[in-house]
Amino acid sequence: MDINDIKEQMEIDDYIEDMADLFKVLGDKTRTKILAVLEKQELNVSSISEVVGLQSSAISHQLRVLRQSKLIKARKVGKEVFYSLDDEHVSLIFKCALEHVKE
Amino acid sequence: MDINDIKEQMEIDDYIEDMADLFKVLGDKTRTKILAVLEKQELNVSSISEVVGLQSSAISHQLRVLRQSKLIKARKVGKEVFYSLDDEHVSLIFKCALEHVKE
DNA sequence: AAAACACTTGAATAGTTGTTCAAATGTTCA
DNA sequence: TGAACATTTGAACAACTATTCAAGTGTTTT
Repeated sequence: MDINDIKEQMEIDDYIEDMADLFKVLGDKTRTKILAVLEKQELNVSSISEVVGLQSSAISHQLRVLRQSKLIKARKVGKEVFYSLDDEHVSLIFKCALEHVKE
Repeated sequence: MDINDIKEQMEIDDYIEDMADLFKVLGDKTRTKILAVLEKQELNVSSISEVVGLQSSAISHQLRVLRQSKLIKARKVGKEVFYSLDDEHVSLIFKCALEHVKE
């Protein structure tokens, strides 16, 4: 095993709980759907609510979770709040996960 | 947006639920720990139990979940069962997740 | 055959979580 | 100001989940 692999492995140990927390956030159908549509475009709560098929209250609750995990960011315009991805890693993680589930 | 990006995006849509299921499996501290130690080496249930700090019954329950998700594989040797990673994507996903939580 | 060991399984339970409903906040427009 | 709209928030509830305990299976050893 290479010395850099070992260092990386140790880093993983330090962050295991944080990673589990991140995966917990991603491990919900509603939240995954939200991230998937936000990957395409910035959207306000009503639109997300419509696309996902849940009332805006439920969406708002989940957007809060995603925001707390720093996965999305908000931009307020008048009455509306537009959400978009706040992290390029989401796309990468999705890509890796996709490879696994496709098998 | 490039045509290949669009195709990939559509693929993600098809697999959103499967991906959420995968993340749900990864989104547990015990299971993440198990995967992290198995990334280093193949181990039997007792050893995993010792490293993770839970009784082997609990470990066995979680190993079953991981096996069902095709993330680990089992190899029986006498009384013991040795587990190891069954998917190279786990390492990749961990790497991406690590980048996010490190920020 | 029986004891010892490694692991698995099922039931029970305590804790967590996602959604809905109802009410509240804040913004725009008549 | 008041009505209409978008979003957020808190409480309540149903559904799910991780762990433990106890019992069971299967293998080795004496």
